[in-house]
Amino acid sequence: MLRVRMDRSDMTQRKSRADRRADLVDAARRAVIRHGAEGVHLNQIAEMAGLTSGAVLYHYPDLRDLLIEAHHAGMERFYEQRIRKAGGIADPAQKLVTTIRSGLPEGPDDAGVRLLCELGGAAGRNPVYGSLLTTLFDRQVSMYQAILETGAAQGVFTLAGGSETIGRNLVALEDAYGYRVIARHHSIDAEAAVELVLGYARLATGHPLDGAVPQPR
Amino acid sequence: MLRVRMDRSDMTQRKSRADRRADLVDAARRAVIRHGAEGVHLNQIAEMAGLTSGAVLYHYPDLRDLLIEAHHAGMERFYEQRIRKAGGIADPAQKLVTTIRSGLPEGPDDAGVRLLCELGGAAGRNPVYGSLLTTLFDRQVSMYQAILETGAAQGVFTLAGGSETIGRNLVALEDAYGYRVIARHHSIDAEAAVELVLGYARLATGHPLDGAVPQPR
DNA sequence: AGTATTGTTGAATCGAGATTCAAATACGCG
DNA sequence: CGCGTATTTGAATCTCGATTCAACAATACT
Repeated sequence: MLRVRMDRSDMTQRKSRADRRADLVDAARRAVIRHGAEGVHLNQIAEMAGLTSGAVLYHYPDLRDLLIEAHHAGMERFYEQRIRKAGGIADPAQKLVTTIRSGLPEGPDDAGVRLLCELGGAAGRNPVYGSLLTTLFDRQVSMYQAILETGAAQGVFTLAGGSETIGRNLVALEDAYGYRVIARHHSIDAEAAVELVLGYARLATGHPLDGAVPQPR
Repeated sequence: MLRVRMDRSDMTQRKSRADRRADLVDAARRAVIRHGAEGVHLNQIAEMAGLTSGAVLYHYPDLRDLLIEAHHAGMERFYEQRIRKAGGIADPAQKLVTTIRSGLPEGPDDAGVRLLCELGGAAGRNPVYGSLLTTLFDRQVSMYQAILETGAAQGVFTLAGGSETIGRNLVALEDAYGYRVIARHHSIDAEAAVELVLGYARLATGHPLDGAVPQPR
C-alpha cells in the first residue's frame, strides 16, 4: 500500500523503551486522576501520552501492570514531596506544621491527593492496591513518629500518648480530610482541614504550633 | 415462535413497580459492594436481583439513577443503624463508645463501610456522590455533637475544644480507619481501629470511657 | 552507506456489555 | 372468565473499547 511520509511535526518523538515507559506511567497517573482508578480507558492513557493505543500495548501488554506502576509512582511522588518540603526544617514544631500541610490537598483538584482517594475504594477489592496504600500509611506514620519523638526528646512536645498512636491519628485525619476537600465539602476547604489537623496536633503534643508558619510554598 | 410455559419455580416472582424498584436498589447496593462503584455492570445488578438486564432497564432506563439511589440507600441504612444502636443509651460515655463502634467496620468485609469507601474516590469527580458523602459526614458530626454536648452539660465530659471540631475529628478518624480495615491493614484491624478512635475520644472528652462496654451486638 | 532492531501507526477484528424490542406471561379488574 | 395493562424474557442488534498485526519510520549498529 502506498504511504506518504509521516508528518510528525505535531507529535511526540519516538523514544527509547525506558523513556517511553516512564512517560506512560506518568500519562496513566494523570488519566487515572481524571477518569478514576477503574473507569480509566486505554485510549485515554494513550491520548495523555500523545500516542495511539497500539503503542501503549506495545510497552505494556497488560494494562494492569501499567496502572499498578502508575499508582506506585504517584504514591512515591506524594511521599517524596512531603519529605522534601519538611526536609530542611530543624525546629520540630515548624517541621510538624509543614508536614501536616504537605499531607493535605491544596484544593479540590490537587493531583497527588486525588490519586490516593481513587485508590481507597479499589483497595478493598484489589490486594495490590491495598498493600500499596498500607505501605504508604505506615511510612507516613513513621515519618510523624520521628518528628514527634525528636520534639519530645528536646522537651518542646509533651506527648499525650505513644508516638505511634499519635502518628497514626495524624495520618488518619489527613486522609479523611483529604477526602472531604476533594469532595468539595462546603465548610471544610483546604485551610479548614489544615486547622482541624493542627488542632489535634496541638492537643497531642501540648505545643501551640503557632510559630510563624513557614512559606507554604 | 413457539414458546413453552415458563418455569418460574426457581425465579423471583413478578412484583409491583414499587417493590421491584426497592429490590433493584438493594441488588445494586450489593453489586456495587462486590464490584466497585464504577466497575459494576448492568448484568451483575440483574443477576443480584434474579432478573435479566432488560427488566432492570425497564425500571431504570438510566443506570446512573439506580446507582445513585443505591448509594443513597446504603448511606441511609448505615446512618440509621448507628442511631438505632446508640438509641436507648442514656449515659453519654457509654453512648459515645457505642457510637464509635458503630461507625467502624466489623471486619474487612463489612458491607456498610465498604460501600462508603467505594464512594470516596468517585466523589471527587461526581458531584452527586460528593454531596451524598458530604451530607452523611455532616449528619454524623451533628450526631456526635449532641452526645458531646449532653455529656459536657452533665459534667461527665470536659471537652478539649468545640463540639463541632471534636465531632469532625471523630468522624474523620472513623472514616480513615474504616479504609484501613477494609484494605486489610496488617496491624490495624477492627478492634485496633476502635481503640485508636477511643484514644482520641478520651483525650477530647477527658473521660476514661472504660465503663463496662455494652454488648457490641 | 546498508542492514537490523525498535518503536509507532492505523486499520481490521474481536468481544463484552448496553440497548432494543417483539413475544410471552402474570396480574388487576370489569 | 376474558380483556387490558404491567412486567419480564431472550434474542437480535448496537456500541465502544481492547486487541492484533502488517506496514512503515526512526534509530542503532557495523
